[in-house]
Amino acid sequence: MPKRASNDTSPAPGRVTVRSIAQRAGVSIGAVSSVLNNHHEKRRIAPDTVRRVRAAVAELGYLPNISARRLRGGDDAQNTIVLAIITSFQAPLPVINHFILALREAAGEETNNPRRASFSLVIEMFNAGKLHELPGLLTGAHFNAAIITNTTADDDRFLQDHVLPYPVVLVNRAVQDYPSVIEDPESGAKAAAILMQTGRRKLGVLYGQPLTQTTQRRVESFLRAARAAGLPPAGEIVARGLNEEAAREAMAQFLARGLPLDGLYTVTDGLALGAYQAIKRAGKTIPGDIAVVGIGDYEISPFFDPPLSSVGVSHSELAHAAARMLLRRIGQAKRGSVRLTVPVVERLRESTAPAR
Amino acid sequence: MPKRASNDTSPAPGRVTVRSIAQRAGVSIGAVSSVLNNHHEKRRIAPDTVRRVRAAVAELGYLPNISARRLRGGDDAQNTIVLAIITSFQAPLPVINHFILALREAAGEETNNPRRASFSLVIEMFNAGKLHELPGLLTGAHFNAAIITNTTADDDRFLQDHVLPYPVVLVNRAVQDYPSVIEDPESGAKAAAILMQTGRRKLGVLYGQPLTQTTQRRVESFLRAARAAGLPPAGEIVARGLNEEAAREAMAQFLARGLPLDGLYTVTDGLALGAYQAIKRAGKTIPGDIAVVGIGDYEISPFFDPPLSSVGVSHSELAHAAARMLLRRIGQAKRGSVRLTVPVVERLRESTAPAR
DNA sequence: GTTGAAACTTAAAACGTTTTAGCAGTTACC
DNA sequence: GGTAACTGCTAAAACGTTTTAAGTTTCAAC
Repeated sequence: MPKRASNDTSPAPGRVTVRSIAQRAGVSIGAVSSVLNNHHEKRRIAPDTVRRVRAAVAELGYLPNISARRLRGGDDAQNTIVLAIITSFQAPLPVINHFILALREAAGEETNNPRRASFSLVIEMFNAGKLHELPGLLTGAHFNAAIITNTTADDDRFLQDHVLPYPVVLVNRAVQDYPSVIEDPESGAKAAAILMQTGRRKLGVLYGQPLTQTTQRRVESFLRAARAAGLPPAGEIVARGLNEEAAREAMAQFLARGLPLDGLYTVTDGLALGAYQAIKRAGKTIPGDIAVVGIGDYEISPFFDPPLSSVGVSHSELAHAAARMLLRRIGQAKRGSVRLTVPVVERLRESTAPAR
Repeated sequence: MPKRASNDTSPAPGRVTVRSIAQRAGVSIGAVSSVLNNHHEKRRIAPDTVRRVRAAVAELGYLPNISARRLRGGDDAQNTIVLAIITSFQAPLPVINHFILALREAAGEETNNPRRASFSLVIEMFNAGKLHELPGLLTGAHFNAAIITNTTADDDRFLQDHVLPYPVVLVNRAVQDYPSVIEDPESGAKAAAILMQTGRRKLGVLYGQPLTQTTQRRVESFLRAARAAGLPPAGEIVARGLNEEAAREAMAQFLARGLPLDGLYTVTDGLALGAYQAIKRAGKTIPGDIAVVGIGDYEISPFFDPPLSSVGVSHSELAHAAARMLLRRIGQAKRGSVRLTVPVVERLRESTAPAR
């Protein structure tokens, strides 16, 4: 008869661990581990013991502690550095794909240092304005470095007041003392220039609520450029939301009021698409009656009808820049604020062909 | 004069740990930790010691081991269960957003059990066909549960031959003994029905290379349904890739050959968009000359010109179903194969209005 | 009845942290 | 000139695993 297990210590109040199972099955921790990892044959555990352990596992609903497993280090323990992408639930999600790919690819490039060749990538999400509630944010207990994006003004203020104990790169938000990657703030002005080059003089800008730091900059630089060129004040068309449907509605209302407009700038491509529908339904043509410029955040904008011209940074490029910046800062203590401005690129397509 | 630190054990060959720093700074591990966590004031560490430790940290390029930190358990140690989304680098990425949101939301629903109210979410990626190279896949050392998607036939074979020591849900791939969520396999047949209802009889299907298990099922059930209805054999239009541009090219060539076509089914909305452009440029109208049905995987398909009809499952619904299935299996040992078929929904819009 | 091997199981070490308790000196106080 | 408080640090425990080395029975063979 085997000796009874004796290395039981605490009463194990909370989580089910390998120790709870051992107690329940009347066996030692080591034996439990053997069974869990299917080493019981190699280790010659009696079939009946295996059965008892398996039963206990099932009854207790055991979940292994991943941190413990990784700490202990198995065959593939190397890859223990953790990168996070932190974004808000409320943000338009599509962007984060670019970050995921960008981080994976940037890490591939840095293979000169084999230690950081591989890593795990976690996605953390917070409710807009509640970044400070994110577990591990201040302690650094959850990741070694992070890209933070889609923060609100409240979140930025929080960041300003605290210093995070790991490298961080912000995207499209500038906060003092944090490195960041943002798009060229004159993006909107360049859109205005394109419209003016095609002879448009009655300009308008379409944006949705709420405005982010970035979209606001686009609007402002657009309005400023129109004013500087001596045009009549550009119209502001404000949609109730950020999606196509809201844009269509706002645009339809604007057109119904008969206000003059021959050049439209939309601060996202989605808004442009909604506007397209309203314009066509109002019996007007693009670019005949109204030229349209978007920002190029939809990859399919060349397939709009007509293909959409745009001035903006590619999400992919922004993400790659952020990823490279982050990886470069890992493990080297020289912190401090670097601000990288990604230049916009102009893609001229039919939607801004010269009027008639 | 303080006593010299003495708890140095191994020569610390590989990674830089808190011990390496302690040795370098001539101080104990505990002191290093205090400095790292900015507790040095509370713990009354001498300013000079703090400086020495900081210097060592910088010189050695220290990165804390996240697993160790989490194991040790700080203020927010609860959340230690790890969920993974596993997908291939080669797959069209946009889908995974839905999984991210779905997992977060599904976890919110299960708040009756507070233990699993929160978790960390990791994204793992593999090269198509090389799923088996993913670290931690077989050992369970990296996550407690996973959603696996975008596998190839090779990957499926690998899964078939191994049993993973944690709950898994496959998406849009059926593999024996694995729970999975797939779209209604008669999706294509329903598309054919819609086209036939509007009086179209010269059908065609547009798809790209390579075919996935899912797109292949769509094509096959479409062709089968057309045949069953006694129509002339439906045309197969094969694009060289999966994007809009490839679709446009393939469609343009097809039309140039003057083959008969009055009803088109595309196995993704992206392909439909490419086809739209080719059709219009060929001087034909939608739906006047050719009706088009997509699958509804682009959220903006109602804003195509004309708005695109579709039959398909929403990515969001698929993702939610998978997430719920996964969470339900966590911690309860009743494994085994469950196959959930998500029904398709028909969204009829202008692109399938009756011919003239 | 010893003796060995075989069968089964356990104790202990290790992974890298953080925190708690506490040990020596030094200084201040009466 | 003894005690109390302060200063500056260290040792050790704990988190949950897996694995290694080392037991202790049992069982067959002599």
